[in-house]
Amino acid sequence: MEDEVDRLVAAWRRERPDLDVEPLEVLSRVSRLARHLDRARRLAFAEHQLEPWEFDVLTALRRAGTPYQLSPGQLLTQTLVTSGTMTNRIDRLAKKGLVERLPDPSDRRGVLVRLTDTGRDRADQSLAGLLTQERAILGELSQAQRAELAGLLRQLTAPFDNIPG
Amino acid sequence: MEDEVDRLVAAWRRERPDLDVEPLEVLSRVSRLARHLDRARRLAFAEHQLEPWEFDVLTALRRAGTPYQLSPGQLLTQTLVTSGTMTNRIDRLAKKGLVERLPDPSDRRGVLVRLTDTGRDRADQSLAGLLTQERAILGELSQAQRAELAGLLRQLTAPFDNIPG
DNA sequence: CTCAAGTATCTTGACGTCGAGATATGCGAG
DNA sequence: CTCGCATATCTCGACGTCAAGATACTTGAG
Repeated sequence: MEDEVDRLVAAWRRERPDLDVEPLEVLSRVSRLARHLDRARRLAFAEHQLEPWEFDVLTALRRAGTPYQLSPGQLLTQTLVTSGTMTNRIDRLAKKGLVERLPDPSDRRGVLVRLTDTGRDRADQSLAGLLTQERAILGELSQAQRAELAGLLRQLTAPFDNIPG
Repeated sequence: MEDEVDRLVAAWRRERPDLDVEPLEVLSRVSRLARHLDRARRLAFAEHQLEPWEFDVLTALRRAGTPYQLSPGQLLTQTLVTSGTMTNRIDRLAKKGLVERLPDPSDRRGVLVRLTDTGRDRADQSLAGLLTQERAILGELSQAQRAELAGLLRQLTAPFDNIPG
């Protein structure tokens, strides 16, 4: 089956036959698919009265395990947002009673963000919903294909995640 | 090499051994990679005094071929933004002299957005820059792997692009 | 012809993000 | 000890996006 990127690449080959646009076959699909996923996630989370950004923060804390707390800095690297954004997110989540801010006992510059019981429940519920939806999207692929795809993507993400880029 | 998603998945398996989180191996990588790509693109375009959103609109028009014009509606489907956003983008690009708005001769509700000569040059220059950068990112993969990856991604994007989703 | 439903675009206000700078604390060389 | 640089977080203003609704035109059934 054809997709928008096939059409996009064909158009470039017609308009700029002098250029090799093959990189777009991979990277434009990544960007467009991410955009579609954002929309789908927004719908899935709406059932749990959560925004995608709230999910990202709550689940990062949930994954940390008991006592479900991380510094704002640790949350930054996991969610790929800037520090001003994270301050804002923590403020709003705290106002909703899903997280609380505690002073870091070992560094007086620092703060720890801790999941409340309510926040933990929300994280658990919405994760289950997300997985259900993602399985539907991946239904197109066999188990072997999913593993193949994950491996190829890892080769692209690893440099970003490891080198301080 | 390990990436952030490997760590994320390992954490979920520890915290929620009851859930099958395998879908995240693919889709979390897609979302995170897209985020890294956004940042990289922003840097690449800065050399041409262009924002990523400006590139998206200008190149959609450039790909259309002579006379480089499309309706706002056609631009929506290519760029995955809402109509209010596109109106705003066209306003700003017109103010910079990169596009111009013309009445649609065949439908008085409609408008055609046309690339100016300056806009066309900018689109061509920045596309070359983008491709150079994308080739560097894809350097991790062999030609065969890139083709494999593109094919797998197409299977995921095609349903979104074809069914009116 | 007429009118209702459909379509294309624009308007508006709320919202989340970014980037640069501010503040406060930690740490190592001398 | 102390000075200067590094680090952790927060503040603030500008900006881009979204969703919902408004406006203007088109189309087809009757």
